[in-house]
Amino acid sequence: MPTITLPDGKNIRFLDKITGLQIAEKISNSLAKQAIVISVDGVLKDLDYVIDKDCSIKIFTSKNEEGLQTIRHDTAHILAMAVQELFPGTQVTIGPVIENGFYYDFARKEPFTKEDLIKIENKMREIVDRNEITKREIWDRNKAVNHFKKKGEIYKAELIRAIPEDEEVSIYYHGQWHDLCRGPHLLSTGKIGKYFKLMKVSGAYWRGDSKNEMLQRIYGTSWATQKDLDEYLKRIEESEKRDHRKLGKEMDLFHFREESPGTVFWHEKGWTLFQKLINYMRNKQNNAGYKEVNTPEILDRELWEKSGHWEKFGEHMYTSTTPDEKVFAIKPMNCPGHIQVFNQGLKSYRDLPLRISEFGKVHRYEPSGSLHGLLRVRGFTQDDAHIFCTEDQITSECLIVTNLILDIYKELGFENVILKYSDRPDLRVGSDSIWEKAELALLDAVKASKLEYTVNKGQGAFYGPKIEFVLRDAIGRDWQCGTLQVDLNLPSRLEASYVDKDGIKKVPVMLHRALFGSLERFIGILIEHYAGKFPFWISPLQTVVIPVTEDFNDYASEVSKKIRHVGISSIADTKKHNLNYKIRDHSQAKIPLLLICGKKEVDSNSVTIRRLDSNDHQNMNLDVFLQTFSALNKVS
RNA sequence: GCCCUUGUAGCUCAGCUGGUAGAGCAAUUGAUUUGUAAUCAAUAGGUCCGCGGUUCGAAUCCGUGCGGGGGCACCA
Repeated sequence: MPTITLPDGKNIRFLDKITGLQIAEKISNSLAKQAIVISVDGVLKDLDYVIDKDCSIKIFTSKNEEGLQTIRHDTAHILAMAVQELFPGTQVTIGPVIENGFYYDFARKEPFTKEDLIKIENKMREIVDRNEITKREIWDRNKAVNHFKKKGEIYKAELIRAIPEDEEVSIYYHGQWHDLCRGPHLLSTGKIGKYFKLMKVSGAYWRGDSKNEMLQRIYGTSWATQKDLDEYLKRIEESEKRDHRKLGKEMDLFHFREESPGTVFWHEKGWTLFQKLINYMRNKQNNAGYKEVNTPEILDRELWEKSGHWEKFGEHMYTSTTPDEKVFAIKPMNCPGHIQVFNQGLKSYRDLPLRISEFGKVHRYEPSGSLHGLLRVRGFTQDDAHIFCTEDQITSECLIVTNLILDIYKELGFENVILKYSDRPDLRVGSDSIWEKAELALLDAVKASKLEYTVNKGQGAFYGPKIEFVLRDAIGRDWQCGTLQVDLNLPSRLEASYVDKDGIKKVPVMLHRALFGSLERFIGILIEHYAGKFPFWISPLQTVVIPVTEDFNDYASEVSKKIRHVGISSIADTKKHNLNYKIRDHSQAKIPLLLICGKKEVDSNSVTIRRLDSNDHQNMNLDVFLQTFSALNKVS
């Protein structure tokens, strides 16, 4: 006689054992129809799970995250079922739910083609129509292993063997087809609806290990309604439109070429953007007490051996052998160079904290498959700085850095920032006691920032723990940009020291920090965030002056020149095209302001402003225009 | 690096089962002089990614290298 507690606190007493579905039926018909899965004392169960003792329950529908995830999980099963019906001999492995959908990994010699995906999707709809009944059974572990082995399902057998001894081995049936699975599942295949779509096939290593064989992964998406599915597909389309590689080409910002994969050829407009960001940052950093320096791009191998990079990072480093057989490395980081700057002259505790910054171009040999437009390159410019300080200054310096980062992100249009804190990795230099100290000081700063943060165990740099700054863009995607790392190892390896109050030489703590991280990458993110429509002050070409007819070419050129003189970029478009053509042309080039000049403007010494994506025309006296807009120009 | 996929004019793309290439836009020239998202016409433009093979004949088929794309792994 179980007493069931509902989410609202009400108790219902049943005379006999009962299932989730029966409870839903008792509550309302519509709930029974919509019910997908039930939690019993916080554990998700199938709707036909038999409840025979007191407990509290909650019934989920597709409107809940739990319900939607169950739908996706079921869709993954139906995918596996469809694949095995169409392609006998294909082995199934795992098929989890992921953000917006699911995937399933298969072992099969022949690759799945695009046409196969269509066939599979049709088969899946057929299986939904067949409405196969779901059944759950608990099997003996050895029986299960042998069963799947006999069927030729080597991977499944291995998965079962890996299940901890104290856990049950549950098998789910959908009709005749069955699979090892923790569940829960919907009561039949008809319940998932048909709001799914197979998205793509790709390779994926068995158990995520690159030493293992590669399986074929089919990605899919699955939703509660057709509307949700359509909206999701629309969202993907929208983000493709923002792709910085596409916009970079269209807007003539940069290009890549075969001779040097993973490095950027910046065009005039892209480079203007680049320089604007550097100037903006330089100004901010000067105000925050940084000293900008510049250090060599190529340094003797010995230095990198001493710093530990050669051993820990060597496979990602470019090297160069000179005619006299000396080996130099092209810097993958700026830190050793900055320590050498610090090492010039005797430093006192009074010099600390010493903040050395550099817009340093570094090269890292990234795996070919990881390259991705501006977002992952082999040659890039860091807005790098190293702060030499005492242990007592760590937390306060970290806070200054955090505030600087947040200020800059905000001005560039990113309001949402979270922190990721990472502690010691397996592969590292330095003693445990030193790590202990560094981790605690950095964590203090994280907590003091009052920002939301996550902890990533074992993800720190080889020389110290770190914080990463993650910002959220206009369409909700997260990007890791800034980083702040405590380093208690490198300074001593490269013999940095300062004279303390007591006259004794001590090793300073070094903080590594980058705000954008990589300028290249940050520009990629900016392009996607703004969909190429940059705010006026960042835009690489801010104004185009358009004469209504050729008669006004001279006036347009003159206006354009005056605009350039107040530090706003401008060209006059005196080409032989009509007004409409030019407006369309420059609107597509995403120029923030178009200035139209005709008889009216000449007579009144004015311009008519047309803003991007707006049909409003605003006439303004030229001098007023120059004054108003140069004031908006934070950097030129 | 691994799996799949892809590479044709400056750009976007067409070119079926092998018979040495085509469109739109851009460019150039000419006409048009236009008030807020494409005026009209003519002209020019190609090592069909590189190398090798099959074939009488390869943009097309096969092999290989390089690059791009989607993932996986990597991201100190």
